Amino acid sequence: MFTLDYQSRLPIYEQLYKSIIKMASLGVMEPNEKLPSVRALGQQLGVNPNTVQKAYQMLERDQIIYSIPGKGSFISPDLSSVDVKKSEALEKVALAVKEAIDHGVDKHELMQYIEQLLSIESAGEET
Amino acid sequence: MFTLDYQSRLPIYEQLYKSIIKMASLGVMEPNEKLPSVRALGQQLGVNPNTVQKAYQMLERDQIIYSIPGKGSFISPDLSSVDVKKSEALEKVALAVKEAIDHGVDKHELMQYIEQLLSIESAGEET
DNA sequence: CAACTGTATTAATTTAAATAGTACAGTTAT
DNA sequence: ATAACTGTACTATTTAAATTAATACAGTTG
Repeated sequence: MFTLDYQSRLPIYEQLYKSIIKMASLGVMEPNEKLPSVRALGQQLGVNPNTVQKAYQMLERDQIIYSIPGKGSFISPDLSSVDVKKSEALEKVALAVKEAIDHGVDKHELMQYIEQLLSIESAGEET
Repeated sequence: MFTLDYQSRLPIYEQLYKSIIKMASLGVMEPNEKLPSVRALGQQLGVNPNTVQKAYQMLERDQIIYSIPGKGSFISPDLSSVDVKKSEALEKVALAVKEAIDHGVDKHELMQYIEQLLSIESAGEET
C-alpha cells in the first residue's frame, strides 16, 4: 500500500505525506476511510511510529485527514483542500517568505505587504 | 565601526552582511570606498578571516561590493541593487501568493498560514 | 622580495533536523 | 474492570547540515 525510498534524501515523513496526499486526491482512499494506525504503518514500513505520526500531523494540519485519539486517523470528508497543486503552492509561499526574511525584510512589513496583495486580489480581477 | 552580537543565533557572516548593507544604504560608506581587508576585519572582530570572506562574497554576489584579488574590497559604485534584492524577494512572495490564490487557497486561510510561518507575536521581539 | 590583498580547499566544530524510545491518555469490546 | 487497541507528548539519540576555522595558494603593490 505504501512504498518508501529509504535511499532518498527526502525524509520518510515527507514521503509519507506526499504519498497520502496523492492517494487521497486520486481517490485511491475515500473520504472517512480509516488509515493504518501509526504503530501498524510504522511496523509495516520499518520505521518508528512517531515518524508516521509526524506525517499524520502534517496531513491533519492541512486538513487532509483528521485524527481522533483512541479511535484512529481518517481521510477528511471534504477533500476539496486535498489538491496537490494547492499544497505545492503553499510550499512555494513558505519558501518565498523564508527567502524574503533571509534578505532582511521585516516580518510585519511583509505581513502588511501580503495583506495588501490579498485585498487587491479581492478587489476583483481574474487572469 | 562594526559591532557583532556573539550571543545571537544569527551567524556572524549574516550579521556582517546585513551590517554592511545597512551602512551602504544609509550612506555611511560611500561608493568605491575601501572596506577593511578580510584579515584586518577578522582580527578586529575576533573571527576567522574566512567568516568575513563569506560575508564579502555574499555582498559581491548581490553586487553591493566588488573585490579585486590583491587590491581589496570596495563598495559598489551603483548601490541601486541594495534594494533590488529585497524587491526581488518580495516579487517572489507576490508570485507565490498569487499562484496559491489561483489554486483555490482561501485568503484568510493563507494569511493564517503565513502568520504561523512567521510566528508573529503581539509584542515585537529581538534576537 | 616583503607585506599586503582576495581566494580555494579541507577539516573541525557547532547547530539543527530527523528519527527513535518511552510513557501517557482516550476508546472500544469483552 | 481490564486488555488491546488508538493518537499524543516528551525526551533522547542519531544523522545531516550549517558554521567556523586552519592552512595553503595566487595576485598586487611599493
